Amino acid sequence: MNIPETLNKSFLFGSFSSDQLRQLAEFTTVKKLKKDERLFDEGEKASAFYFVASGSVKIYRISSEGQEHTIEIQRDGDLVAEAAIFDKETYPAFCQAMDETVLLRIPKHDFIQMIERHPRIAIEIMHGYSKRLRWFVRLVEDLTMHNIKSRLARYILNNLSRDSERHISKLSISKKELASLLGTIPETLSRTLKSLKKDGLIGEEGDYIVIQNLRRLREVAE
Amino acid sequence: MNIPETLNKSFLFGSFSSDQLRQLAEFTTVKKLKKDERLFDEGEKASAFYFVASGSVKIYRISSEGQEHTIEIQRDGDLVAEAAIFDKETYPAFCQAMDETVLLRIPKHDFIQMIERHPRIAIEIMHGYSKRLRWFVRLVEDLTMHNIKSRLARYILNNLSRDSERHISKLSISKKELASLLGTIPETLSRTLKSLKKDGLIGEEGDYIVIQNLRRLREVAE
DNA sequence: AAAACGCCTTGACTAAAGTCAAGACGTTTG
DNA sequence: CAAACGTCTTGACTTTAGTCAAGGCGTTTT
Repeated sequence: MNIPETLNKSFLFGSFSSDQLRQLAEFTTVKKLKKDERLFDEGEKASAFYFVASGSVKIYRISSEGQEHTIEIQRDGDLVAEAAIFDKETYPAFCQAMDETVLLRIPKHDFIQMIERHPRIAIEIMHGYSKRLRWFVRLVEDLTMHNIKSRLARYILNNLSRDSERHISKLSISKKELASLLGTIPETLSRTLKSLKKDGLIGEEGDYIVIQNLRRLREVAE
Repeated sequence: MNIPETLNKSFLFGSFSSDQLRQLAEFTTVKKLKKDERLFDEGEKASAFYFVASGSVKIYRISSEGQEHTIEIQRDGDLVAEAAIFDKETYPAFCQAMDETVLLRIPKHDFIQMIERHPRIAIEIMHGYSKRLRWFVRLVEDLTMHNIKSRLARYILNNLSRDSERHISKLSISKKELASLLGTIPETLSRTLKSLKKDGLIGEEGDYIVIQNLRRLREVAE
């Protein structure tokens, strides 16, 4: 793998000069994970953050009853644990590969030194942080203000792509995972999907959700 | 008000030299709000962020049914909308004073220029962002993994202070606000408090929650 | 002081989501 | 290939939280 070139694909390093990329690549290492292998555990000392080059990882916590709750899923092009860079503390959640996944590991110490030399980088990072914070504000709103049907509708709408003449939404994760991501359980998700199908808003074709009534689906999503 | 001195009290500018503070103060202005006056609206162009010098503000959104949902409450020493600094976008929520409130307004454009000259500031800010992100991760966990009794117990425990020999928790906000902050409604909060009192975990004395059984309260909080 | 108001509480009821149990279906494993 | 397993679905039931309505109480307004 060409590390500078791969790094260049992230929003964070997209504007870097080739010189800066070379600098960055000097302390960046490649980390490969098999499916279900863990990248880090909650409570572990955070010494680095990661860039997902290929594959996907899930960030999750475990409740006192032992139940796993997915907080987010990061795919290729995303950063993982960049919030941990500037804290002396520990990772706040678990991170596990969902497929064969390749990551670039960027040690936080080296990265901080680099920022001090190149302040512009900091602005980019903070831009990324802002976006992430906004996303969380939306998520909290979603969890407190909307029911599961509406959350599911939003999820589908956010995943929308076009297939010839139809709007479709690929379920790239298992329904069990999706349930956890929506803050519910598989049974409830199953019933909610059924209800949307019954009302003619969507259809299911294998791994795809086919939108049958976009306007009404948008109404449900609010 | 002495602007440099006030700014110096924030975690963000606490480590600034008097020269840096003077620079910062040059483009910082004072903004006073009466109770219930709004600082900014959702969707408004974000041109500045704020430091709460005294008083408190709430950050909230409004659902499609017109219901207000508090996301967080910021008090003196806290920053408001610092996530909006690095986005070209707009404020993601409403902000309204809960008391007579004095804020320092820091225009984002000037501030970004300052960062470019003093990269160390950026590290401090990112540290603040990390903390905020962590807080959101906790919040999302709270909303998806715990019921209201447990959320309330956590809130009380996070607010704990000592009064001679007793653990107490001051309710510095109205119960209506607290309900919104916990993601519920006043009726449910009222019943949940009643249930904790009935079980002998807490007592209420005016504006204070008196902890009567800390161990069991911690169990409820999980 | 009476009326109006907002906040909080309570009760009866409803709606939403979770639990438990069972079974269908497809994939992996011995 | 059959057993074992995991995922998904469905049904019956329970729990949790929200809705609606009413009333208490203290504060502000007239």
